[in-house]
This record gives sequence, C-alpha cells and structure tokens, in this order.
Amino acid sequence: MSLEIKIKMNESLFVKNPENSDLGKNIVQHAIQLIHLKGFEAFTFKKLAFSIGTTEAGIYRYFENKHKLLVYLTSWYWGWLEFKIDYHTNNISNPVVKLKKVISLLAKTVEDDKNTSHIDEGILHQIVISEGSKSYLTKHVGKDNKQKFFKPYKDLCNIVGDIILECNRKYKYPKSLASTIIEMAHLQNFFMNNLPSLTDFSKQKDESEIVSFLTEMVFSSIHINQK
Amino acid sequence: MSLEIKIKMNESLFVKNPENSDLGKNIVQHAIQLIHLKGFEAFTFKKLAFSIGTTEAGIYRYFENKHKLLVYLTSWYWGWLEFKIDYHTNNISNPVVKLKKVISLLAKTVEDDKNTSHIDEGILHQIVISEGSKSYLTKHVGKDNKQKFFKPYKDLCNIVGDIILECNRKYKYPKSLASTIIEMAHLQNFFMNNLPSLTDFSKQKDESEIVSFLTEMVFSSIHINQK
DNA sequence: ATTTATTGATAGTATTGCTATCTAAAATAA
DNA sequence: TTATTTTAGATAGCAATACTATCAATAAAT
Repeated sequence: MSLEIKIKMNESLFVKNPENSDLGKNIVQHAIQLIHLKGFEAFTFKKLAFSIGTTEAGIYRYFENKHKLLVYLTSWYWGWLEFKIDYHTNNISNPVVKLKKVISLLAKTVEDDKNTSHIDEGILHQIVISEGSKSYLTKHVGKDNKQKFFKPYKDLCNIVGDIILECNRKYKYPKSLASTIIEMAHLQNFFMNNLPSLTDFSKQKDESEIVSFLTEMVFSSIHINQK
Repeated sequence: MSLEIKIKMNESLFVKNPENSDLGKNIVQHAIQLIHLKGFEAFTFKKLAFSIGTTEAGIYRYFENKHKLLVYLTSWYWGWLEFKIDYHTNNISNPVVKLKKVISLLAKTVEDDKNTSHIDEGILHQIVISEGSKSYLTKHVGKDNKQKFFKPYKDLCNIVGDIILECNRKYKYPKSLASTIIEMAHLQNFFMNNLPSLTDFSKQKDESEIVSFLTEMVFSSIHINQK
C-alpha cells in the first residue's frame, strides 16, 4: 500500500503540468539531478533536453524558462515540507516540543521519500539550500509575488510563526523569527560545508549542531526554557 | 581636507585595477547603477559599456566576467563596512554597547559616503542586500574561497563574533550568530520591502524595527540584559 | 474512424559571453 | 624632443544561450 503524495502546484508556474505525463516527470526528475550537478547558472534547457533524450523545444512546452522551473522546484519542496511537518507534529500538543521538532525537520538532511516516485527529496533539499534564495532575489520578485509564486514558502513561515506564538503569546516578532529559522537552517548548512569559518560547527559536518544553535537561539528569543 | 578611503582589494578579483584609471572608476560607478537598475541577471557587460560610452572589450580589460565584478563590489562593501565599524566603535569600551552599535550599522540604510568619490554606498548597500549572496551561492564557491575572495566577509564576521565573545565568553556559537546577524540584517530588509508577510515589520518600512528584532534576538541568545 | 493531445525533428533569430586584432591618443621615459 | 609604453576606442568574429515557430509522426480518447 503506497499513498502517492501530490503537492498542489500553482498553475502559473508551468505551461503544461509536468505531473501529467512521463516526459513532464522526466523533466522534473532530471532537472533536479542536473541543477544539483552543474549549479543553476550553468544549467540550461539544452543540456537538460540532452540528458533526457528529448529536444529543447520539448522542455519549453512544460516550463517557460529556467527561473520558473526553479520556482516550481522550490515551491514543491516547501509544499512537501509543510506536509511532512504536519504529519510529524499533528499528534504533539506541547508547542515547545512541536517547535523543536520543526527546527529539526528544517535543519536535518532529508532522505529520499519513497512516496514520491520521480522526485529525490534529498537532492532537492540540497538545491533549496544552494539555489533556493535565487527564486526570490530578483528584480521581478514583486510580480512573481502577485502571482502567488511564494505562497508555499509564506504558508510554511506562517505555520512556524504560529507555533512560536503558541509558545509565547507576547513575542513580538513571530514571523521574522520564523523566516530567520528557515533561512538559517539552510544557510548555516551551506556555510558549514563551503565556508566553514563563518560557523562554529566542527569538521564532522554534523547537522545536529545547527539544530542546537537554532534551538538555543529561538527559545532564548522567546524566553522559554526548553529543557 | 578630505581623506580618501582606499579599500585594499584582492588582486585576483580584477584583470586591471579599476581604481587606477578614469575608465576603471567609471566601470565600477556605472556597474553599481546598472546592477541596481536591472538586477544582476539582466546586467551585461555590453549594456554597461553602452551606459559608459565605451566598448564591451573595454570592460573585459578590467574584469574577467560579471561574477568577479559582483564579488569585487561586495568585497569592497564589506571592507568599507569593516572600516566604518572600526571607526564608530573604537572609542566604545563596553562590548554590549559596541555590539548594539554594530547591529545598527549593519541593518540601517547607508547614506552615500562623500569620502569615496565614485562609489555610491547607499546603492551598493541595496545591491549587497539583493545580490550579495549570489557571490557565494555558486558551484565554484570552493575555488573562489581558496583564492580568498570572501576574506572581507569573513573578517567582518570574525570581528562581530569577537565582540559577541567579549559580551559572553561562554557563548558557544559566536561565529554562527555573527553570520546570522549579518545575513538577517539584509534579508529581513529585503523581505520587509518585497515579501512583507515574511516579517513583522510595519508598512512604514522602518529599519529600526529590524534593529530591535536583531538586538533582542542576539542579547537573548547570549543571555545578556542589554537594557 | 476521427479528432485531439503529445512528442520528435528541424530551423531560425536575437542576445550573451568572450577573444582577437588593429589603430589612435595620451602619458612617460630617454 | 623623440621614442616607447600604456590606455582606450573600433571592429570583427564565434560559440553558447534563450528562446519561437513549424511540420510530421504517433498515441489516446471520443
């Protein structure tokens, strides 16, 4: 028995829904591999087409350009993560325990989820770490935002912000703290692996140290003793 | 009497030192304008050449490619900011007061520094907010790091980390907290102006709210009462 | 059996990213 | 002052990128 997870995607992100055809799924699957391998700047639709065995024009039938494909992938990731967080916290009543669980889910390596056939969440997590912020750090962020491209990210941020408020109703910056947690869970990971002197994490590249750093920061900020 | 500030730049970042000629200074000056206007992705050397009234080949005599130009600009900014922080904190003995000053210098809008003729620090600050992280979020970050491209950023991070330690010798994550402050001073500003629902800051776009958020977060984390 | 959807194949165009060469002018040294 | 080096303008060219368009073949749905 396997329950296929389907993340509902914003229709404006694609020309043709890649979930509805083999080629579409292939595009998404190989795009993840290729962006991870080459980096987003060196990634092109021509290379992607070659790696699948189709043509450049074939890719354009699904995605308008590589930027929208990146937004699609990151959106999918945030949607999937929200689902995962719901799944792992819905039975937790204590908001402090819940918040700790969320930090851990945000900062720890993701293993491939067998419930989604064509998407390797582990690699996608790496992409979100290295390339994710490029989806909004553009001149057209305002336009993209009007088209709701960042809704999954905002939804997640709101969920985390609400848990923070559950811990302490009086805390003044739940959303900023939430976006800080989410961003730093990724950026400290990138720094640890690529610019380690910007962190205090040991050479073992142990994500649990990031979790500890973030956990202490968060619970100090909201003045809750997490122990 | 005006004392020209000269930031010592890594020689590998340019082919020919832009500080040493009018054309070079023009390139830097107009690059800042154009990147701010068009965004880094749409910015090209051809457009830059046109805006100056020179040729594309002329730009390539100074910078190998636009990525190195971006690293040059961000490095310059971090070097300049380190100088500014030194200048504004060297007479402060209390590390708590010093740290508060640093947070404020990091998060508040920069006005054009008249001591540097051809560089508009206000606009450069905006560029560092929107495009800065693209300088290291690449597949070649390791190579670039070996060439010391990120030294100015690391130096600043160390300085902030050392002030944090001065406040509390026992705090375990001074560098991670320092990089968090630096990154978040910029990212919360970007969110406030472009994706406001990721923050708790009012429509007035007041940077002092970011300073308050960061200050409370930092002093809670290191368990120091800043009041 | 026929329309519709999907993919493959091919072509073409403007822009980007970069290298090369040649000449004129300006700055510096002999 | 003349010679030489530095600097920059002018032009050309080329491979890769980022698309758009068209046509035919096949498969699926009615």
